[in-house]
Amino acid sequence: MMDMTIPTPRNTRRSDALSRDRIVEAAVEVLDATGEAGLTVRALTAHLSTGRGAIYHHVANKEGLLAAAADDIVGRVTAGVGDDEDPEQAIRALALGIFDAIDAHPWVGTQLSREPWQPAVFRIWKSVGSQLQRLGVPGPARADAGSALVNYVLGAAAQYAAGARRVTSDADRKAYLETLAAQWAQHDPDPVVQDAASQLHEHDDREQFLAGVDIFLTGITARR
Amino acid sequence: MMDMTIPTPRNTRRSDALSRDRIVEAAVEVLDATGEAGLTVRALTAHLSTGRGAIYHHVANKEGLLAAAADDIVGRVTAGVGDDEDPEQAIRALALGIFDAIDAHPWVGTQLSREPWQPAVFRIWKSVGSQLQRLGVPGPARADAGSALVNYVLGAAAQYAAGARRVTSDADRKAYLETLAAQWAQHDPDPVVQDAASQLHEHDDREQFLAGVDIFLTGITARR
DNA sequence: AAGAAGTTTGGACCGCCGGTCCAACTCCAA
DNA sequence: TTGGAGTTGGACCGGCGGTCCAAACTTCTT
Repeated sequence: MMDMTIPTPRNTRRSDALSRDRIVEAAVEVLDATGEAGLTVRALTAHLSTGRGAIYHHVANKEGLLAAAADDIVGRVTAGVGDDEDPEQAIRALALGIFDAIDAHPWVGTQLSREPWQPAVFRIWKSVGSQLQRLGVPGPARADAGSALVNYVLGAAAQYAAGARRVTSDADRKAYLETLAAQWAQHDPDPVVQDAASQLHEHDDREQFLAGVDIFLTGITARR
Repeated sequence: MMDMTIPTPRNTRRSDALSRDRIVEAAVEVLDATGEAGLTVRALTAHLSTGRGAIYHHVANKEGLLAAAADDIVGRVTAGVGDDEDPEQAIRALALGIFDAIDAHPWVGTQLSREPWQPAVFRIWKSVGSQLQRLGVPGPARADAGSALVNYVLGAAAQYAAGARRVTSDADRKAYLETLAAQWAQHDPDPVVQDAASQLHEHDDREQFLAGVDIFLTGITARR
């Protein structure tokens, strides 16, 4: 059968040239505004007032776009961690930087745990590795220590990101934690659960995250 | 407009009754055979020789199905961890059990880091919490220690699962690690990266995972 | 100056997805 | 025997990621 469709005529050329960087920038905007599920290639074309072919001309696929967007955010964090302070403090600063970045952009947390060898994760590995070296952890042990720390940070990132996605405001958060505690307490009479439920309301994600980093640092220095 | 479609007549009643359990079981089979992307409601209907309505009659949605499937696998692991041994050993056994389960079912690793308060993750929290209690970690510190350990395990789980998804055989794995090391070494002259690349070929995921667990255990007991 | 060669753009199109809906069917109690 | 309650299959819907191609624009050649 013949193709009877008549393409609509083109208007004028767009004044602002499209580029990979501009597309990634727009993707970050869409992700921040509408969340991970909100980033569709269609939404992106609308945001950039263009067509789908134009985007796929600059970008391989959506996966690459997400990786580039996450790398953009993480790159800003790792760039801010210098070598001018105590390496233990530098590791705390790096971890907190990632935590805060994920608090501001929850989709990054999900993305980081999706693919181990994407550029953003590589950045984190590298930054952790060099701080551990400065800390004096020798070669073979450094791989184990780095893997432990990176995996902890990525795991916490994903969990907190999922939480942040679910609850927006602080008031919502408090109510949500209470509902959760009540559910646990009712569902399971085990004293460990009862105890955890009763402590849930005075729980601070950021503090707990940092406590985890300190446990790790204690473990590293104790074994050195 | 009127509906002109003529439904095909029904045959006989299915001999094996459908139930939520049977559907979850089938979902695990499909996931193991074709991976996470392979689990579509359509594939499931084919595997069960039924229609889509029948499935949605027993299951709320695909998310619930994945959570139930993961809970099925994790439940078998946590059930195998008793209280009859040294609590430190019990924690190592639990962590290794999860590692091996994810090695056998990579989709579980991805699923666990998707949603913090799904039943499977709750099981892990509970199991870790009770072992920490036996270890003598007091209440408030227990929350921090448990969170550190659980987040580490989940983070590592997601990362290793992504790796296991990409590479099937051991030979593939070796070749893949070499390619990766070469890419790193070429891409980044930083000595930390060069060093890591040169060590990559003699790297064992399972050993490294266990080393991480030990770092956290050292940190926890040192602070007690 | 003009046209050829190459690049960027927009949108129609494809196959597939998760989820809804409802008529047909089975089963069981009255 | 019959009629309601519970179950089943598949048509249908809107939306997704990705491909493809001709029109429009830019750059280079002569």
